[in-house]
Amino acid sequence: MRSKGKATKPSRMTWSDPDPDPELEPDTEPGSSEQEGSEASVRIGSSWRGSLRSGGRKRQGGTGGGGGGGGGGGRRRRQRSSSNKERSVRRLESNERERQRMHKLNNAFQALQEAIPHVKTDKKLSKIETLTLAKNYIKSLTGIILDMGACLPAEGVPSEDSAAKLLQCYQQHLEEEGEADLTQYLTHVHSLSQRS
DNA sequence: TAGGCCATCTGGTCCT
DNA sequence: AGGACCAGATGGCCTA
Repeated sequence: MRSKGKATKPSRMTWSDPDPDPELEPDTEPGSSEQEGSEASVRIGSSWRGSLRSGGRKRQGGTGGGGGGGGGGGRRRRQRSSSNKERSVRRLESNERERQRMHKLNNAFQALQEAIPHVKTDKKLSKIETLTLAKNYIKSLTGIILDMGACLPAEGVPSEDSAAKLLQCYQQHLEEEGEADLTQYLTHVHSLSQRS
């Protein structure tokens, strides 16, 4: 069980709340406490974090599991030729880029959530819920498309004519099958709304 | 208060 | 070489 430390960092931003001040805690100096070849011990907020080595990366030439903690043994640090100040500046720039990257990722999650029916309005979905819901929605739509396979144009670029035919097919599908294909998806949506 | 979720920092690795 | 990507760590907020 990890501890839930005290409040030291500024209150966090949300997706829609663009970072007003990228300044970081002035006395943190990322990397400045790190001696060449020594164990890293950096200060984050008010707490000290010893030995970042163990937590490091796992991917070693491929996706998934791979190395695990094993790689930590003889891992070499990248040669550092720049000064502490230069490293600190690069770290801050890197942090900013990472923040922007995560904001873009969050925007994509937001867009995905808005693309899924029935979840726009009330409650904000968590990321895992968004992904799961999207998966189920895609599956249900796939089911519908497969059922309508006979109606789909065999080949070629879809024309206005084929689009109209597709719509007609879909309406016919709804008449015959109802929304059975969406049942699983809707059930999932319902269960989520029940929880909140 | 525990637990879930999130934002952010960080350093290693991959890619261009 | 530098940026992108990734995952671990940590702390804050919120809710049951």
